[in-house]
Amino acid sequence: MVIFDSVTKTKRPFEPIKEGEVSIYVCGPTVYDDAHLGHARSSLAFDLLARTLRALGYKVTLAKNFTDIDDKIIKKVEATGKSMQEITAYYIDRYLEEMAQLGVQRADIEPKATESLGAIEAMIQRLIDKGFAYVVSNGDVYFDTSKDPRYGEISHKVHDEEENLSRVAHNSEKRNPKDFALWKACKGEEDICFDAPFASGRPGWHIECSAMIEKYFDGNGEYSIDIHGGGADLLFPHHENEAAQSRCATGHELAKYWMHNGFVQIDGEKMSKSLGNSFFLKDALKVYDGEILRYYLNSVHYRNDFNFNEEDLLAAKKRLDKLYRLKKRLLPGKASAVNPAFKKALLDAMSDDLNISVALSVIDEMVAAANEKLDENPKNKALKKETLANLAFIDTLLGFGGKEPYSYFQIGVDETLKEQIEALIAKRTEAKKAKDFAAADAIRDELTQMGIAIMDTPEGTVWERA
RNA sequence: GGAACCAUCGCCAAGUUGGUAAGGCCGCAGCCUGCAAAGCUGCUAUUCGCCGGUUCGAGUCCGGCUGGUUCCUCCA
Repeated sequence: MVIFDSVTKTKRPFEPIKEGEVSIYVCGPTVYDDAHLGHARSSLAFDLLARTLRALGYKVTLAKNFTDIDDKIIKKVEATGKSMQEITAYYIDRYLEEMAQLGVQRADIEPKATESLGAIEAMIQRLIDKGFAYVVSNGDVYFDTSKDPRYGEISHKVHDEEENLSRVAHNSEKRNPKDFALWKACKGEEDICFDAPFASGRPGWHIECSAMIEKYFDGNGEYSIDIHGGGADLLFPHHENEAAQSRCATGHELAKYWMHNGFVQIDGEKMSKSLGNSFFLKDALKVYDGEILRYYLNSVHYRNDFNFNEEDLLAAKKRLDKLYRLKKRLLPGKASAVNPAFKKALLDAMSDDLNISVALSVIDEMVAAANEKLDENPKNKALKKETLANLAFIDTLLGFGGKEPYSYFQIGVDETLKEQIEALIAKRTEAKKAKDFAAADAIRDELTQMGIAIMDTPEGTVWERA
């Protein structure tokens, strides 16, 4: 396995800190709103990473957190009158449900800030005790970036750019402009606060992740975890700050490898609420099947920016369709063993920093070759069984192609419509037998009008939702 | 203003030690079909934003330019 490390900006051979095991921590969502396509992409990218490492034989422990204490959540509390717990529980459920539709496997550990306050306070206290953090008059606790000589090494930001920092509003009690809050003291009566030795208040965003990583992973004395992941926008300041906190509190580095996924753009622009082009995953799922969205969103390398548009999505769907059409030709039947060369080619591609493009091309070629052989000999049982096994392997490694093909092609068609379609097809078959092609074609046109495509095969007429 | 990344066929997109351009969508021709659809076969970039340089040889390395995106502030 080779991984592109965002810190060194090179592909590095993956060597786990513990033989045969991989610890991964990915920054999850702040649960104050529905997940958008960007969350989906990040989730999908690291799902692919975990699946690939598992297929390679590693014992993977994936942690993905939920930030459930945050200013934006508090704003939502104020705006809706609901409790923080109600809001975060709702969006966590929504998130997990929508990611499940995309075929994202659940993380092994899903830490929440509210459940990690002890670890957070302990880490802040340790930073204060060691002199890396200081408390200001109102009770806020700040991390002193000037005390960490290696601050900036993760994101390669230069230290002294005072003039450029003027645009960042900052507390005048901060010793350095780049210092950031570890703990925000209570501001008023109705503020949401948690008790802590330094002041009643709540944790800053960055400390949550550092503390949760220390809580759940042992590391090896040199690093806490193998891989830390997240969106490209988290590299600075979030990950820089996390790394600094962990380094100063524990004396060792946070992660051996850092991985960052690219953005989802809509029409070439970053998706954001201010631009009015944000795209909620739940809305996309109303229109497109989760499996197709998964295939589409994963079809571009995770580090590249992803330009979401319907035309490309359609091309992705057609590609997936071909796989399922092949599957139709294989059933009913049982899978035998995966073709070794195919398996190796797929794993080799994914082992190269998750080269999904090559992996998909390997699959396309396998599909075409299988179709060709089936055209020559439709009863090639050994081939059918092996191909079925190949498809099962694709499902395990990449998370698509696992459905029953007829249900895949008939998503969204209810029973009454199904009966109607079957009846029309039966009528057309009769007309064809009677050589009444005009009538047969009329029925086919009618089906086309209904959005149904039909194909005559040696086994009879089959249909798909177009 | 500072920094980073990207620029390959109409569209999407691979291309890590420089060695002579994967795959998909679309399109065209053929096979198959009553006709279609599906499937298969063949064709479809002497060329990789532009200009220089290094080299026997560069999409791949170096320099410059242009264009696009991102980060520097909450953000996947």
